[in-house]
Amino acid sequence: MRNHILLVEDDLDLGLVLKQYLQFSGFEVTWFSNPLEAVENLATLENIQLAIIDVMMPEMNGFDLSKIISERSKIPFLFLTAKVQSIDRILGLKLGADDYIAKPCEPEELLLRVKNILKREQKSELSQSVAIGKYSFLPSQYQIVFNDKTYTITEKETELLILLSQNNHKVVNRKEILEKLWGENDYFLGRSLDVFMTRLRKYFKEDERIKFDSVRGIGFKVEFPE
Amino acid sequence: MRNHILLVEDDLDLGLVLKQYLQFSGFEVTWFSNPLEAVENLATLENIQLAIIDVMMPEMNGFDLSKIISERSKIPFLFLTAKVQSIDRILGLKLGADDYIAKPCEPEELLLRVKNILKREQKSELSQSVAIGKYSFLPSQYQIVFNDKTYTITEKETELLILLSQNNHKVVNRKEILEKLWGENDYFLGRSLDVFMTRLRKYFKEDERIKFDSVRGIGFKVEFPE
DNA sequence: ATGAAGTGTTAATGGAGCGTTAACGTTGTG
DNA sequence: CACAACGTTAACGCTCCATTAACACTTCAT
Repeated sequence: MRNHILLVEDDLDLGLVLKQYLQFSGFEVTWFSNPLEAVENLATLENIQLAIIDVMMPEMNGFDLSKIISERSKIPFLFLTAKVQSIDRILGLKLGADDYIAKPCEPEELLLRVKNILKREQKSELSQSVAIGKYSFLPSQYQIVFNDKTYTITEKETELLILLSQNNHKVVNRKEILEKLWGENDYFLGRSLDVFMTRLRKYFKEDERIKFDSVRGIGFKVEFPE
Repeated sequence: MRNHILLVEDDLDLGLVLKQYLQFSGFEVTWFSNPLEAVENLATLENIQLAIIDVMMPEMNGFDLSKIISERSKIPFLFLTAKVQSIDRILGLKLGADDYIAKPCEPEELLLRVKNILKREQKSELSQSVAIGKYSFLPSQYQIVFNDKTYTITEKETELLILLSQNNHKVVNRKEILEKLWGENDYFLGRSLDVFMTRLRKYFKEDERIKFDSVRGIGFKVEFPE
């Protein structure tokens, strides 16, 4: 999936160079030379992951544009500016820039900074979420998410799912599970484990590729697609 | 309190200029021209909040130094580099740079980028925590923290504390609280509100400046010190 | 000064949610 | 075929939470 970048730059030459360079580098780019047009078209733009905005534009300055965008969508901004004083002003603003670059700017440097920002954003989003097939598992939130459905799961369900997903494609011994999660191994706790396996199977029933297999007499093996 | 910056730069002229400029700008700066010395002295450095590191140094390159620092302390890095290829390499590294700047660099630009990084760091730390006198309140974690004591509080306690802290120094009407948090106003819910006020008073009893005052016949007014 | 209304505090109560256990069914192996 | 192992569903008992009860204290009006 290609990252989608919004570019708002009134210098047509620079705008074209940057757009083409970013596209060549693998990004999807929507470019407006007029910030008012950008505002008008905000509703139709999907999945913008970064906005590159020129600070000095006649119709509207880049700061005001970034505020309008911020009201709709929480995305990072990279400002293009010819004046160091503008950068100082950016820092004073509550919305804060994710980065800035002085004009005239080299496309190579812009690309590197774009990648840096996106990398930071991705790290922030994913750090608490584990993909299990078509689902997301958020251990610290005790949640499993499938499309727009969020299942809140219990502490024991969470612990068991963590242990199983850490041993994807591997058989985990029943005795081992019981001693790790329950502290001991007895008949009734084993039955309790079976109940929890049934529960987890139910949450994940909508993706057939996700399997919670029993290895009879031994334990369980999950098969979560990568 | 001044932010403390670690500077590792083998060019003595540049190192001196940057150190003095940053100190003049209000930072505390510890400068090493030799990365090996920096490593030796890591244990004695306290409260480093940002490391500015030159990539190309003869005794040890800046990437290796940043790895060593990372093992001890989770702080942001700003790399000084003369080669664009070095930056590409930074992006490929798992540790990731918080920023970088090309040499020869202007002290003004360095300062601005330093401020940007520190601002981002501060925002990240504080965004989920509200100071109430000597306490921290973490609404999303249902927690109140005082020194090393963490109180887990209930959902209702959390909602009430959010509402009161949003109206610090202002009287909030009982009827209004009840309708916002309970959806209706009746005698018994009012008694329930009184119970919750007692509970909150108990959590915050160790800071005398924090007050939960009654305005008889009207409602409550909290006085949380700034 | 007194009585009533309003609020503070502590503890009992009832309901919800959780993990455990029971009960019945299905599967696999000897 | 018989039995052990596991799957599934629901009942049970415990804990925790918000609500409610009970008593005490404070404030205000007469």
